[in-house]
Amino acid sequence: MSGRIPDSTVRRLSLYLRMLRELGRTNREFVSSHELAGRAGATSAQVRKDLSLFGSFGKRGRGYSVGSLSNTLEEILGLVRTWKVGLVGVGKIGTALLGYRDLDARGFDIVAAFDVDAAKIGKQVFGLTVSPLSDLERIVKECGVEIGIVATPPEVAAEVAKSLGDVGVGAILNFAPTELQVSDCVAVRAVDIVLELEGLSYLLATARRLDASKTDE
Amino acid sequence: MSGRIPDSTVRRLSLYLRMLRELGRTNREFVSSHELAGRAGATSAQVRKDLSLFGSFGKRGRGYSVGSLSNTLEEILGLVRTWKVGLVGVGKIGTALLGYRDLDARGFDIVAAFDVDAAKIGKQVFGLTVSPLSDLERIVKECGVEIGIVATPPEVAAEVAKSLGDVGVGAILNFAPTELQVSDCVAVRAVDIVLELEGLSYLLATARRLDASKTDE
DNA sequence: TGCTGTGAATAGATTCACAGCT
DNA sequence: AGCTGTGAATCTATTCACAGCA
Repeated sequence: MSGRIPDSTVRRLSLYLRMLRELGRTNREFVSSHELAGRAGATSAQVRKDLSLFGSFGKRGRGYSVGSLSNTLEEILGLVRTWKVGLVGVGKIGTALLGYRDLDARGFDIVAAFDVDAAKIGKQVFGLTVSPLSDLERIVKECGVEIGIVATPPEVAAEVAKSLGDVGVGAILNFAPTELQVSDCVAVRAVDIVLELEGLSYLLATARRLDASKTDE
Repeated sequence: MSGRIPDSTVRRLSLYLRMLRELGRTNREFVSSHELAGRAGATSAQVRKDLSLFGSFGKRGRGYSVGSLSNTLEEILGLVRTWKVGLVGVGKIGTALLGYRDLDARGFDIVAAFDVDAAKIGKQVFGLTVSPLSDLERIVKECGVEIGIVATPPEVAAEVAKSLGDVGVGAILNFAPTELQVSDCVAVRAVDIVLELEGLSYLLATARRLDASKTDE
């Protein structure tokens, strides 16, 4: 079990966990793959297959125990501990992230923030002091930063990502609209707002093109 | 041509376009599929196949014209016009988005912002006046909002998304960590920061489990 | 009877490999 | 010679369908 898990499965596991936590709050004891599938936008077969990649957690005839499946998924996803996060770029998005309490609540603790702007360095933002980028290595090592967030302008994002990798950060969440080229022992995920909007634009434009061609007939 | 395009292709088209624009700034005239692939994290065959779903835009022996392929991709992605965007939820992320000038530059113009918080209503945020959510329908129709951004707390996100759909908004970008259930004539994309971090957490945890089991042997 | 777990079947996306244009 | 465009082959993911347990 657990030999190369597709990305899409991992994403769905997060969604299942989210639902399980909600159900847990209502003191529900068991849940079926069918019900889990419903809100996660998956099929029941998909739920069962996803879970079966890691083991057999359900009881035939009953479904999955909400509590124990939550624990299992937290274990699988590595959410049984708190991850230390370092943020580079205290601009608009960076600031918003520093204030985003949900991250903390979900086990992602931003322990350091960096910027190159002298006007920002030394300032407190949501209780955290902004450090100069030149202190990156020292602070990352001192604080044990494990995940880096790149929220810089795109021009410097690649360089910053490289520094993070060099300094031992194993995973990067990239908010800059640029592809990062990092050593492949560093995991990267991107949050690309413009890309998502362009995806929506494509769908809207396509829908319109279809409409137009229909009225033409 | 153009019968059901995979999502992954559309995402890559955005990346190709980004690269083409960069190349355009350096006055490059032609680019090969191989080179385009490089920075977009794709393969050359993938570039050619993606493009061939829409037509034949290259010149054999030469590659693709940077200028005309840019135009073609902008046309395909619906980026030859400006889209009117309405933002619901002027919290930390919402505020960051209002200040994010890149959206404007990329053809996504936020023309209205909504919140339920009386303290925010009527205030100017980055030059835009926050309207009460109760005015959603009127303003969406008056301004011709085509894309909605949901940046509310998760508890109300589903409800807000439904309102947006009912009021005629055809596409939604969701920042709330909840699955939205909307009529399927409304396109939805999600930006889910916690989900992305959990994906990274999974990879880090897995890498560690592997390390640990190796040292055990 | 109800629901899981899973091989087998299908659908979907990526990669290969090469003919054909410039 | 160089690079595109594309059918065919491969690889990956999803769905089906059912045996087996509670």
